[in-house]
Amino acid sequence: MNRYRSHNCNELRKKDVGNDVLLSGWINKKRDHGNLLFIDLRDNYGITQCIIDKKNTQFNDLEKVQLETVIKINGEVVNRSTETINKEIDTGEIEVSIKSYEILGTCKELPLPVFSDQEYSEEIRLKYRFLDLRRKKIHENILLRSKVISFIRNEMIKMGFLEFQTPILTSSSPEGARDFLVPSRLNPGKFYALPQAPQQFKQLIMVSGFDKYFQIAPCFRDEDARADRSPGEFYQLDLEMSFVEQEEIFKVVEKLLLNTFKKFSNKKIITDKFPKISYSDALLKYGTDKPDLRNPLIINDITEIFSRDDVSFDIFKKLVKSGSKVRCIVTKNTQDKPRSFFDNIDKWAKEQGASGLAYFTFEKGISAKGPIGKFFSRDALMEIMKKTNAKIGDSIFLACNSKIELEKITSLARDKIAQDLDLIDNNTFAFCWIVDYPMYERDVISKKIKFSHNPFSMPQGNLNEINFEKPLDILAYQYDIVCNGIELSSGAIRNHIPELMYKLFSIAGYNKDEVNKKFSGMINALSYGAPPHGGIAPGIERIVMLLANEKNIREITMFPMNQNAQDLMMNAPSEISENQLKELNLYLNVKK
RNA sequence: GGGGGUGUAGCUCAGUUGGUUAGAGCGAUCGCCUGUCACGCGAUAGGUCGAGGGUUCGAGUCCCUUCACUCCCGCCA
Repeated sequence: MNRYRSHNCNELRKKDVGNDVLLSGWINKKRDHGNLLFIDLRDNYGITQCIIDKKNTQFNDLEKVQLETVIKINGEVVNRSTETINKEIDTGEIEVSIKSYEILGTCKELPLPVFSDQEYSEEIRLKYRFLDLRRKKIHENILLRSKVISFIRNEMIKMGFLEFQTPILTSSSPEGARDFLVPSRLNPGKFYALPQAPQQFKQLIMVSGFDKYFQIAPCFRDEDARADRSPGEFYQLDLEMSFVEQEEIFKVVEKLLLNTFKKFSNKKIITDKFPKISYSDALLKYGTDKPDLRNPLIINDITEIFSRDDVSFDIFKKLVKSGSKVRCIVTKNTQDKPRSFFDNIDKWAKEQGASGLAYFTFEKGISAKGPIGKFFSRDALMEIMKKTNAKIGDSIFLACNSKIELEKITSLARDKIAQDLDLIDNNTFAFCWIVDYPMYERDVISKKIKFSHNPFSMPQGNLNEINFEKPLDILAYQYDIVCNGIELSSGAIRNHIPELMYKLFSIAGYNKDEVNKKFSGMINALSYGAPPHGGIAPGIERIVMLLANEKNIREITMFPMNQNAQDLMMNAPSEISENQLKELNLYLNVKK
């Protein structure tokens, strides 16, 4: 028999009444009645109420033991009378009458209470993370994360994927995020980098003939934190497949995500087949490439209306003449909303740095009510209604600006208006694919052509017919998966043809030598018989956050760093000894 | 690198237009209480009001500087 426990703290039931048991755990809560003491004993599995009274010689000692002390209890399982049954806990029908106890681990005065629903400052939570992690909510989040990861691993194996590990110490990559660097003792002056993602390795695994790979892969990027982005490290479900087209990857990911979300959440999933939206459509209809499809509002372009003679809204007309566009959002059945509803949105838009949102409401007999209504003829209004699917009683919000500025403000306005009208169902998941990303874009500042996303992506179309003279028109087999407005991952069919890769890189301003040097491992491997292949890498934390309904990534991470990338519990990063520096051939030149 | 928010007891917070000795709940300590499950009741201890400087007869409160935490922008192929 185990020396510490015969049962865990969530195991005992009515059938155990009369038995002698051993329980070990933390003192979650004491209720001291002077001559009678209740102790809630807690472990990973649950809580069992234990009870002791004055007749027991150990009563006076146990009465004084601190919360969160780890104790072992020897006692008898006894029935609770009907009035004292606690339905909140699984063991609520019984309690353990303490015969003796023993302290296994003492506890100092607590810097933060464990038994409490209060919020605490991040600083204290992170410094005493081991205490914080005992608390119910976050303890359950971490358990959920563990279950989600093993479920995903299982599903992947069931689908015939092989799990491989790839190096943690690798080479610095020239593109993308800042690398974390590790000095090499054996190679003075040289550095390893921690992988930002196993991108090149997973492609090499395909070239090595393994066909289907996955890994719950740690990724390291030295970039600033956000609420949904840890500084430093995060995990991806990294996967790659050979001899596939985009659709087959979609199938695998849809199946995996549906199974995972159905298993771990009761929320409704809007469509089992994820809709596909082209990148350009997404920017037009939602103003962003990560639309929240729970939100029914759609953005329309009605620029043409403002070149009509029977529209006299001169501010917009003038702007349209000089190249601006007009986009709008129609809200259903809002004719009875008070003036303040519209004005608040206009005011809000101004606070966002836009020049405001013009608005009016379509009324019976086709007229427009609102400050700018008088500038539109009946015909013009009918045309707008046709273009936007608006009906009598609907309202319309309009903005006029450059394409980029319009996307920004209409995307924000879409969220804001939906919130104000309470149009978003928080009890659903809405997935979609964003497809047909452009291969290149023009850098806003330098005006140079650059890769818009992954330079290793395969361009679309017949490879002999691609017009390299018009690089901005080239689309890539590149895709994102989005859920409730959160980007879960991006992926692509990879370019496995070295000559094509040189060509694509040359458009972005890299010559052959540079490509050879920067991506030597990859480009070399692709020249020895590479299979067509592609993949994707959903973010594990993003998935768990959606399932746990948490906005902050630290709520689903065991030992996160703070915003300044410090681990307050382990004191990382820390200074190192002179000897260590010397061995690594490093000297410090820290600016104060 | 830039912008916003927060910082008062071990923890969570209140603190009025600048005005006496800075308060509450939880926790701690001590006492009372045999059916609680946020047990109850009474008492006690506990404060560099993040730090430094300034204005003022007088600063938790106003001003400046600075530090910490956090949210956002930049950044994250």
